[in-house]
Formats: sequence, structure tokens, C-alpha cells
Amino acid sequence: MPKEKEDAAPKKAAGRPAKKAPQLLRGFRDILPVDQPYWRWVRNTAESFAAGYGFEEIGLAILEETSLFSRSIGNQTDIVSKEMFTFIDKSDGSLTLRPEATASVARAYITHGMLNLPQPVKLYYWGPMFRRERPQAGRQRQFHQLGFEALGDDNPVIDAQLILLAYNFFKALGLDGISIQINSIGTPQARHEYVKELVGYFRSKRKLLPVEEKERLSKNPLRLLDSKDPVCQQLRADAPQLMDWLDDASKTHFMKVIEYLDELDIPYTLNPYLVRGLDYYTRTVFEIWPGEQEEGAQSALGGGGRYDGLIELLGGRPTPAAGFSCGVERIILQLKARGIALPHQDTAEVFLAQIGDAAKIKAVTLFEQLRTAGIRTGESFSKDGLKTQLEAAHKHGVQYVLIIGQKEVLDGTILIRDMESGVQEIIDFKKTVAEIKKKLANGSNSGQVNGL
RNA sequence: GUGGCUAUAGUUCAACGGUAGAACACUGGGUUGUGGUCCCAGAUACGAGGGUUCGAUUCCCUCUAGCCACCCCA
Repeated sequence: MPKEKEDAAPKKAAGRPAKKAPQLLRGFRDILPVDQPYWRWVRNTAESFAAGYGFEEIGLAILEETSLFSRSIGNQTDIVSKEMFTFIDKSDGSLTLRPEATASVARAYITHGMLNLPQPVKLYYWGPMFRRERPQAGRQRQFHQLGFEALGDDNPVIDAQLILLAYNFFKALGLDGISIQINSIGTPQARHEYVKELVGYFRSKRKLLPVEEKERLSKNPLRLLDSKDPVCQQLRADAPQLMDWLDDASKTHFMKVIEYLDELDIPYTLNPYLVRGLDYYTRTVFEIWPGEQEEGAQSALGGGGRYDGLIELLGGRPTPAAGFSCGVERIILQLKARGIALPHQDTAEVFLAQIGDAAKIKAVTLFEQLRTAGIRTGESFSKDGLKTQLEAAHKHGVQYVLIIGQKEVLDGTILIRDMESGVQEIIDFKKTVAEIKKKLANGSNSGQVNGL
């Protein structure tokens, strides 16, 4: 018989039994009310961009068959080989908490026969993703991404427009001076040829490479290009260039994208060493960074590219597609780091205070009238003292407080107190809603900006 | 996954081998129906488990979590 440990544990302080409070899992976080304004800001901005650019929101499954990710992202990638939350379900086999959403978008495109819709199908998503990594600031095991995908069209204008959308999105959020890095990694075939060449080159320099880099050479040679290792960075200068190995169609495609970007006046940096860590990418790839690499490590805010082979790989008809996604937590980290003030939030406009039982009853019904009239009203009905209630009103930052007490109930009136001037006036209780509306309309300096 | 640093109230920080303090925040008061300032009072913490010790929050170990670097990525 197992002993019940918790009950047997010694009592800590008299009175309360010593119990372990459940902890948050490593890398998981609650998003508290204080942070919600940031979340709303990002989400609202994203939604208005989705609407503006014609992307319709799609809500995707969070749990998928493991094979969806291993096939699309690639078995050899770090994400699949060591960072997925995977488990065996009783009847459904191996399941995985999605580490990213593009694969699911492609799956949904197939599942719902979206090839029958007008192309391109433009989708926007938002939601939690899961990767079993070692947490750090801006890196959690559950994090949120928002993304835009355009499926069913291989025109380079799509690539350019996605980058334009990303650029404008970050600007609208208040994040100026972001850096957009772009590159083309061509078709899988061309890349394959190139990798052979690259491996050949680095093999010849093998002796110079540190152990970790040697491992890359056999496991994921493309990664040698964006390595932080100084030796590698030196060697890569003389290494064969990916650009020279691109097939003609990819080259032309890339030139077109660049042309559009120039025409649209979007600042970008050509980064020939940019390769992405997910296998499904083809041709255009890009990443978004907070700024031209200032000192200190930074992490990408977002990234994306074209994935022309993905849908076919997953069993659909050959369908070109492109998209990008960004990390919400990382965006918010940047917003905070830069001290960006958010637009005014929907706080209470008036506060309703009451004194005495009769008044409380009246107040509760009046509150309903105010609320249904669209006036954001604060209250603390559970408190009795007027002083306490005014204090609460002050904390809400409201300009007007409605006060109703014994006397007012008898007279059929109510007090309106202006919190700034301290001026109070008595009005007919029945006209409360109308009066308040009038006052708010007059006094409204269209209430903007609070720094939080 | 590897290496390093850290872990004290809600938060930011103190102190100490003999069971912990401040600031801000919170709750309640400063007489009966009036906020922002002020005054008073109160609640709340040594991440978990072992070990050394007469005694550990303090020293050691393990675990857990956070941060930093690597890896990789959003």
C-alpha cells in the first residue's frame, strides 16, 4: 500500500497544511491581464492587415498527425528531430502538438479542397505553437505565431507583396527600422547540386573546422552558411555561392521579386547566407530582424518564404505557395524594450458609487441601463464606504462619478461628480443616462494614449 | 540537448549559521455620505527534497524553474 506522501508531510505553519503549489511547466507562461493590451494591439493590427490585404482567417487544429510535420519540415531538422511534443494516442497513433502552422495550412488546403476556390487562397492565422526547446527570453515552449499564407500562385508579385505586408505590419505596430533579409534557395534539385558542391568545398577545409561544424557538414551542410563560427564565416566567403547554382527559373523569379521590392521602396538586405531551418522552403526566403544587427544577440521576429513543393509533398496537387509568420512574444518583447506607447484601452468612462441598501438596489439596475447604453461603467458594489468607492473610481481613472445614496433615492435624483474639478451637480435620476452621454460627448478629447 | 549564472512577500531589492526587513502594490482605519497627498494598522516570502550542524533561509548535493551562451528558431 502506497503511503500518501502529501498527507504525511509535516505541517508547515500551524493551520495550513503544507502543500506543493502546482508549478507552471518549463517554458510555459500565462498571459496576464497586465499584458493583454499588448496582445490585443498585436492581434488587432494583424487582423486589420489581414482584412486590408484580403487574407481570411483560418483556425487550425493544434494537434496533428506527427507525420505531417516530419514530412514537411523534414526529419533531419532540429524542430522535428528534437523539439516536438509528440505522444502516442490510444487509437490515433503518433500525434504532435504543432511546432508551426504552415504545414497545417497546407494540410487544410488539401483537406478542404481549396484548389477549387479562386487562387491564390489567402489565409491568416493566429495561435499557440509548441517546441520543446530550452527556454530563454523570447523563446518558450508554448509561444504564439501569427502568419499569412498565399496558396495556389507562383507569381513573384506574391512574394513581394508578402514582404510588403510584413514590412508595413511591423511599421504599423510601431517597430521602425526593422531589417528584412532575403535570399533565394531555388528548387530542391538545384539546391541538391549546390549542396554537393558545398560539401566538396568544406571537405577540403575539413581540418580547419571545429567539431560541431564537422557534424553539420554531414548532417545539414547548408547550415554552414549561416554559422556563427568565425572560421566558418571566413571559409564561406570563398565557398561556392548558392546564387550561382540556382536554376534559371528561380533566378528570374528572384530578380522579379527584387524588382518589385525596389519599386515599392521596401528596404531589404540581400543575404546570400540566409537559409532557413525548414525543408519545405523553395526559392524566396526571408527573415525579419529587429534592426541591423546591433550588439547583443537578437532573435528573428519573423520569417517566411515560398514553399512550392509542400502541398504536393503532402499528397495534394502540385500547388505553389508562399507565406510568412512571426512570433507574437518576440514582437511584444520589442514593443516593451522600445517603450512603445499603446493606443488608449477601453477602460471605464464613469463610475457608479452607492451608499446604503436602497441605493445599492437602484444602482445595480442603473448599472445595467448604463451598460446597455454602451457606457463603460465601473463599480464596486461589494464595498460600502463612499470613500473606498471614490478611491476605486480614481484608480479607474474616470472623469465622472455617479453617486446615489439614501437622500437621492428619496428625492429621485443622483449626483454627478466631476473628479477633476470636484464640482458636483444634482440631476433627475431618470435622466442619468442622457446626462452622462452628454457630458462624455462634450468632454471627450477622443481619449488617446496611455503609456501603461 | 550542452555549459554558465541565479532563486527571499504580488513586484523590485536587503540582511543573517540561531526561524527574516524596506519600498511600491494590497487590505483595513484616521467617527457617522466624498478620491488623488498625509498618518496609523494588517496580511503576504526564504522554489522543492536531502545532507553537514546543537541549530540552516544562510554551507554542500540533487531536483525544479528563470536568465545568458551554444544549438536552433519565432
